[in-house]
Amino acid sequence: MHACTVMTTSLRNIIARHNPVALIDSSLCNSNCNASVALARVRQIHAHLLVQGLLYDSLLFHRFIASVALLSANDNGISSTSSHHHHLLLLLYSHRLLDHSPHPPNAFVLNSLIRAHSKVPDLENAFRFYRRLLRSLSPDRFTFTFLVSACARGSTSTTAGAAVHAAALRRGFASNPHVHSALIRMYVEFGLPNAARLIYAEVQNPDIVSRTAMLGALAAAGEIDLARELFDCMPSRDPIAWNAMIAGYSQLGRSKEALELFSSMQSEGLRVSEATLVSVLSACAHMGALDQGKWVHAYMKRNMLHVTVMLGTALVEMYSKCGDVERAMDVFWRMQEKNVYTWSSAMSGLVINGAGNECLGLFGLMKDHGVPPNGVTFVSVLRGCSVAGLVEEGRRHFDSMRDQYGIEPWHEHYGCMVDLYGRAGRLDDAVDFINSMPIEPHAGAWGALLNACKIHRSIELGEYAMKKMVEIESTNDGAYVLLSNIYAESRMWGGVNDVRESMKAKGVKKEPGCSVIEVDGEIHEFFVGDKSHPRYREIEVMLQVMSKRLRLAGYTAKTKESGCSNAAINSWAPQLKS
DNA sequence: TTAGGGTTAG
Repeated sequence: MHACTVMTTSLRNIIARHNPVALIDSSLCNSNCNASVALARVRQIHAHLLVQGLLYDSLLFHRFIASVALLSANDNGISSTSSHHHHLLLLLYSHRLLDHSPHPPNAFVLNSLIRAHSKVPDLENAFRFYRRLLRSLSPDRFTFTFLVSACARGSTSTTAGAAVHAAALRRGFASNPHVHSALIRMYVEFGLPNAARLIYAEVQNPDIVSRTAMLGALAAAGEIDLARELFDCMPSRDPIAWNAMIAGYSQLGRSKEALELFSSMQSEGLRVSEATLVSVLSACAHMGALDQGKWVHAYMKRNMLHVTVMLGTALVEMYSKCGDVERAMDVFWRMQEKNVYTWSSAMSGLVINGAGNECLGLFGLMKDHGVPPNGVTFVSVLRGCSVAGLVEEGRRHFDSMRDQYGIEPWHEHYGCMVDLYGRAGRLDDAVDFINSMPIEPHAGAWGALLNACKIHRSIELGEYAMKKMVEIESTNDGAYVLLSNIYAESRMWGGVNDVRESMKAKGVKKEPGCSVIEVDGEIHEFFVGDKSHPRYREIEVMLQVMSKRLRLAGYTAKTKESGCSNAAINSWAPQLKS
């Protein structure tokens, strides 16, 4: 090890004597090392530059500062707490270099520092360097690109972003293509897609990047059909534009169109990137398209694509949502690197497939691996306890959220606790829990109680929960259906009628249920009462056969909301083919 | 010497 170090060091010295810039580049910028190794190299190079007297060269010094700052913006393995710590140390190092620099900073250095802080994001420091720049220099197109992206990533209020936008306008940089697209992105991030539209309209002939950013804005606003028009009119489309469109469909639940677009993308022979596959897998997960999902997985293997954390997580998600929890866990265990998303997806996959104890077991392992859980993880933990009927353990986990992990429980967690008590038949505890909540109970908490009342046939409490729920969310069709079912199960037909009347009076409509399956890559949708499928007659006959077989096997249908899962329907799908 | 758009979990 020693000999090796000595050799590389002397080699570097030789290079450095001739070209110190090459040393900085090759050791820092072009290397793929983690933050802690990078920090050690920074110290080495700093010492070297100092000893050689090279820091008197202002260009070189500035380049060194910029490299150190930008090194911290590389997100190589930033997943762990310790690497995050080293990234911060790199940033601090760049601050100190600037503070002790004998040369007045130029725009390049300050821009680089703003950029580095835009990635953390650390708005306070980004603006500190911006103000420093304003003192003696003029901000340029780079400054605004970085500052806008800092605001997009790190702003909780829109004020700072709007101020930067105003400054960019005043200085004539708002129509620079880079600043322009960053501004669109920023307003989308602020939840102001209409502001993004105004900015988009201000430029005569936007380039592909601004068009793609606008595509994202329209999808964010739910205007997916307008987005499609924009997409179709684009003079050229690169893989990122395709991804934006596919992701838009996927996020809005228009999975069928997402998959259709994916196949058009393929027929145009375009390169398929990780982002595309993640969106496609997410669309498959959403609609339970196991065959398509398997095809994507096979595609990845065929093309020897590396299963990154994101792709692996998307695969786990897809398999478990399609009901194939064995394959989901197989992918999970094979993954080299797992983050909190991966663990949470696997846990939720187990719990939605009824494996509460396994979900809790995985939670234990996750903690053993030193991955800190977050709020989403705890939703699965609490649901796991609910499924497994572990009331006290659930309570302990709930309390540990705040006490051990500093996570303030969300409405969802309170809802899970009500569900936990309610399912276990402890309706009084559920009510006490709601009454002792430090935040105003949301409709979901009362909904969980209502559901528990349905399971345990508690009519009076159910009526009360319903009343509370309607007070908060008067148009929640699910609540009416649940209460109606409570009455129906107790053969209180008058109550059923009352519910129907009050739904009519309040204008509440039951959304038609929809089921989607995929056979041989073709997507079939069925709405309640919908007879438009070309093979409707055959399907109806098959359903009768299936119900008969199920009854013979001892299955009795419960109530309407306990429908067949997509996975169960998919297992019958082959019979539809013939 | 520094840039912008798409991508995961309840």
